[in-house]
Amino acid sequence: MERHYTISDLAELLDITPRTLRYYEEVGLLTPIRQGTQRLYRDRDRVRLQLILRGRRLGFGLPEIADMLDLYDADPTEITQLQDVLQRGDKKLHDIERQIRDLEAVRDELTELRTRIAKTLLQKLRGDPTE
Amino acid sequence: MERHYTISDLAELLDITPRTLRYYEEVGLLTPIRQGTQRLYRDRDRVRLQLILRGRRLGFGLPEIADMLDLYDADPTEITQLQDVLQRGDKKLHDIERQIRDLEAVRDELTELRTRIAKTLLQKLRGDPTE
DNA sequence: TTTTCAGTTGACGTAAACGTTAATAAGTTG
DNA sequence: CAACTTATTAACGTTTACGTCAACTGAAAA
Repeated sequence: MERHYTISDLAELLDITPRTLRYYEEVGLLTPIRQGTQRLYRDRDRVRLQLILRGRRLGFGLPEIADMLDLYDADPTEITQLQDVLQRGDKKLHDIERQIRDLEAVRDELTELRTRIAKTLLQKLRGDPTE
Repeated sequence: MERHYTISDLAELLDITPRTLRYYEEVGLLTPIRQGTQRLYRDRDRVRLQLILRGRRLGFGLPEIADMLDLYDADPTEITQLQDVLQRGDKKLHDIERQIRDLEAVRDELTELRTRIAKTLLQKLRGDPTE
């Protein structure tokens, strides 16, 4: 059975403000149904929203996030459209793989730094002669 | 021997504008030396700048990038300072590991999507009966 | 029925990260 | 030396992603 959320329900659940939800609708990222004048969010809206928020955490802009969501939504009939989605998906995939490598580099550098500092700290704590 | 760059040299080299370099100086991310009134960027400025740009590509804000660069620059004498750097570094490391996992999730989803679309495409091209 | 409460639509405000323009100075080239 | 060229500071403009506030609308509770 379908769960429904009011705007503040969903906002509270995912720790954002109602304003954010209205804005995402304004830019076409979400399309909740209306019950009279009020918005009603279904489960698929929540899932979509969670994808948006993950994208935001990763530093993507909203248009870029919209692009990626479009990749999923598109259920194209035309072969050329399929090929297009395939191409755009591959490009994004490429970007993301690069981003992962960059992040792994940062992680490794931080890890190395950590080891160095921990070593220095141990020497200090032991009362090393070189100090 | 030390390489020097004028502001437009460095901007061109890393495909940004001089304005960006002046701005990064304004917020304390870079500190080029002065030759009279003009800025001169040394190799360490370039390296630092490349770290900044990588951070930007990864979606970090400039203050956050400044924090991370501080971790490297800090060469603390006090034990408490060392412990502080260690703590902050660990926190960042944690964030980054989460970000890597998020990105890997996105990558996997895109990869799966790719396979599905490629399959559909092949069926269409073969002139599948279900169409 | 009268608050009251959550929700609605504008509309303007804001912070970050620069872009753009103006006015000026300092080398460098013909 | 005049004319460029490249640099400088200062200041205002711009976009993104909302925050904030005002005025209004239903629905529900007292």
